[in-house]
Amino acid sequence: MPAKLADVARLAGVSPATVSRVLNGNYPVARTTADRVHRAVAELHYVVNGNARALAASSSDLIGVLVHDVADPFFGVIATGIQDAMSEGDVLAVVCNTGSSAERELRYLKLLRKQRAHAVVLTGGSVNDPGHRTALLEQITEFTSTGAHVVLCGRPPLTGDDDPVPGVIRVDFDNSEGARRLTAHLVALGHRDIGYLTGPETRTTSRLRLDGHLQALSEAGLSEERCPVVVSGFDRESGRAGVGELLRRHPGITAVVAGNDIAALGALAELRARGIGVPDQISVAGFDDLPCAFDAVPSLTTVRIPLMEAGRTSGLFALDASRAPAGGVLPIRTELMVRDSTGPVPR
Amino acid sequence: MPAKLADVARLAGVSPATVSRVLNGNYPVARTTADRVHRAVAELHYVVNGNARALAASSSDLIGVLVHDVADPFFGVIATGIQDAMSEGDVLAVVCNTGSSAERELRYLKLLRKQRAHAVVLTGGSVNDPGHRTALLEQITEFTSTGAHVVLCGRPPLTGDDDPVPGVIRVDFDNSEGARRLTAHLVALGHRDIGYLTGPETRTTSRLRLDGHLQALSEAGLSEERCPVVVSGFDRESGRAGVGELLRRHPGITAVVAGNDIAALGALAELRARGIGVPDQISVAGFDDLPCAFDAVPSLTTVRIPLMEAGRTSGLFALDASRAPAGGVLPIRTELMVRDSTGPVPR
DNA sequence: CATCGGACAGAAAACGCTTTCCACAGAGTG
DNA sequence: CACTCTGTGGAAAGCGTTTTCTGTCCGATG
Repeated sequence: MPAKLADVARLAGVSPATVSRVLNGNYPVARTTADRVHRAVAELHYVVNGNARALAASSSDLIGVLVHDVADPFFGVIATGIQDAMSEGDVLAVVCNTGSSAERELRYLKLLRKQRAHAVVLTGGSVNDPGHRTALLEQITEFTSTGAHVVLCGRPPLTGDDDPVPGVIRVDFDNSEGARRLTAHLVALGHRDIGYLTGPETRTTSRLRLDGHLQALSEAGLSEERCPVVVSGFDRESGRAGVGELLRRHPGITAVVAGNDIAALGALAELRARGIGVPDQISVAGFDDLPCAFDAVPSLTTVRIPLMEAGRTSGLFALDASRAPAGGVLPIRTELMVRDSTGPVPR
Repeated sequence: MPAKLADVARLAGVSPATVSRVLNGNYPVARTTADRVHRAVAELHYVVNGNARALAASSSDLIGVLVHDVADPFFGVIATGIQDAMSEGDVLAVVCNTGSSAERELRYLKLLRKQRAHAVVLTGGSVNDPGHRTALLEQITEFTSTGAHVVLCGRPPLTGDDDPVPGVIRVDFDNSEGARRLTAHLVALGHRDIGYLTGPETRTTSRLRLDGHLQALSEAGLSEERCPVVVSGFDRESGRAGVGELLRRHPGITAVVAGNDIAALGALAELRARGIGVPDQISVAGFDDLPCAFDAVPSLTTVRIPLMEAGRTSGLFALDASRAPAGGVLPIRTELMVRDSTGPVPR
């Protein structure tokens, strides 16, 4: 039903080839001819059929973006950055919600392969399961083998060892270093009894942040006894429950570090409910610096990851892999944001 | 480079037609033949070329979703609902960020038309500009004329009068009724001096909510003098500034209603900064019932819109328009959520 | 035994575009 | 003046599927 190239050609009195050339501007066409074509296009409301185009030119302008949860601002901000980069060209970014399910991740990857996506951006931590890892690597290899590029934004390397996979670009958040500095900040404030609420064990991000924390502890010569670690989650409820567990196991803690801001918010809520003053009695810190960290009461000390910017560069790499740095890895610096939820140890 | 249908056919020793039929299952194929084909598919890691398929079958499995801002949980939750519905079939939902820009909205619509999207879901309020309205209507007509369906999720009707546009389905949030009930709740608590922070004038949602508020005021016989309205915005900063403006213009107010939760959060922050107790001195209310409303301190009284569910049904309608109710409009009920940020008028 | 559906498989024509290969002017060039 | 470029435009061969339209082989039927 919609007008096709041939219709435009007929109306403009030229051949289909000429119309195509005018529209793509990759071949010299006389000014007057081009004008006639443009008029015909306007008159017929013609819009090129993307599928036919992709088929003929064997190139598509679809870019897939895989996120754990669109409703989570962490991913929302990254996605915004990516889409921002897309607005350069006539490119469609497909945001896919995996819900942290390995199975859905693979399904979407296949779907994107089916659409011959130009590139794929995988965001956030990976599901930490050996079986999934190989299946994922296989899908990704399938992608890169057709010339499509894969960008990992805030994702660990695909292979256990750090060797680069060809065609795969990484935009790397320095989770452990950020976590290390955060805990070091608490140590500097005099805290010696620091509880840690780590994220879900299935996510690699949790591990990296915990590692940074532990490193800071060992650098300060703090015993693990006085600094309990509780496996919690990245959601609010886990943070809430986790801080309760922490207090039960080690009532003397003076600081709580959560694996991310959302969990930290849960912890804040629980402490408030128990009438424990923050930061007078217990300091609290998070990670990510989501907008809500600033809005929290008291405002949350956290580690800022420039997510929007990371998303934007990831998008640019997806658009044009040649922009990627040599080595294929762009490190993203984190920044410690000291706010009101942390203070000197009470005495 | 990737395997194509013909490769599979050759390996399986059948014709391309047979492979297609096995894969689509819409034509009888002998069991043994089908098995051979499946084996060949697996061996070659074959994945159908979505573009070629869409071209030949003249049907695509792409569904466009237009949102104002992915990073805003309001839209994030709706998008999650939509994607949830998509997971039924092998369908890709393309989430596009308009940033509330009329121009980008049209650009995305055109891009989706180019991809011959199966359907489009427009979410959230509309940019309230007559010029844009006609341009939008034109794009949408172009869509529906090719058989694609358009779903409006939480969007006002396209035409000023309420008559249905063929091929357009609406999932309608009852903004004004929700706003009316919210203000009525404050009135019932004894408030007579109620300030209102309305959203951006360019968004239709702002207007609808304000209308509900004004209706409640008039039902209660409250004068507009004692109930000032300040044009603010849907973001935190606007809420913060707006409440300042409100207090300057009418220091006696005992309640503030914001156009949405985010603005209400900003208002809460400003009141806290000024040392004004909520709800002891001033009650505050929002709209939408985003997750953050529950987390606020004090927890925010607001109007709940079942966004996830609305997203899901919108998605189902996009997938299969025949599921839509007669008349093409599905009203979504809102619910008043009374929490800790509103209380009886101080005396 | 001739015939006739039914179940299955192949050949080939779309689908709407891009792009290589040619053709054909007219402008320079020797 | 014959000849080669240059700048334009057309013809036609794909791109990888789907889907009609034809068969062909069989068991069943009269």
